[in-house]
Amino acid sequence: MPRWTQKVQVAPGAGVEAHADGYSWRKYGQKDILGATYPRGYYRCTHRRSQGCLATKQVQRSDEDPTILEVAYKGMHTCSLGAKKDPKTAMDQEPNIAEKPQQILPQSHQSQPELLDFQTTDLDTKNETLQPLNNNPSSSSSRIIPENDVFSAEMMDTNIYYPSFMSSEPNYLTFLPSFMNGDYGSSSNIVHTSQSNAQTVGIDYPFGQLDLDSNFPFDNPRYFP
DNA sequence: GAGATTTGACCGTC
DNA sequence: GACGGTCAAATCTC
Repeated sequence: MPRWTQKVQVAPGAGVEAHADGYSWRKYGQKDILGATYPRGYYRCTHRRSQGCLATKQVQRSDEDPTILEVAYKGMHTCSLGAKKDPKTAMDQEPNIAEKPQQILPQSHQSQPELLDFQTTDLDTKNETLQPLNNNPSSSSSRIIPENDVFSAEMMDTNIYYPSFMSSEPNYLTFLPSFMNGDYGSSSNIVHTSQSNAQTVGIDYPFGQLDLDSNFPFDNPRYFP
């Protein structure tokens, strides 16, 4: 099943639960994965029973860097939390897309365009690793929103939003749940987000923000050639 | 007592 | 048969 993955940096020693992304998750399993040092945790939306929300995620600590959590989202939120249309309340959620991310960027970040410089080092993998081009310590915490890249003008025009990685280019998205929540001091920081299967984008869009029934451009050849 | 977590068992796929 | 994903009973926490 195609899915979306994120790499989230947490404080050393913090548990995988440190990856609080704004949704309520219930752990339903844990497995030791072959070749992996750390077990993989399986989570589903708390509202699965009450609202039939089918969103799930898998959280696994990186072998290379235990402070990195690799979070794979599967399915999308159909619960009231994930499907909220109110942009004001939606901003309190994560990883839902902010409507106008540049408006929530603190001045300190808007004035640091250099932090938006990323390069993809392994585009051939489904979970490519991104490296900041600079060694600015502040960039390691990835409090970055590439405002010119996260949303396209096309989506803005239609009042629906998609990150640039939904385009045909193997781009990348960096956004922060805690950042969007205004919690700039959170220990949980997304350092990378990638998409494992561009062909099925939308079906497994994890953020629960798009109204697939009425707004998502299924007939747009850009996404479904 | 309700809801969340743990963990062994079960199932599907390769 | 190995492995990954899910189930469900037992246990824990508030």
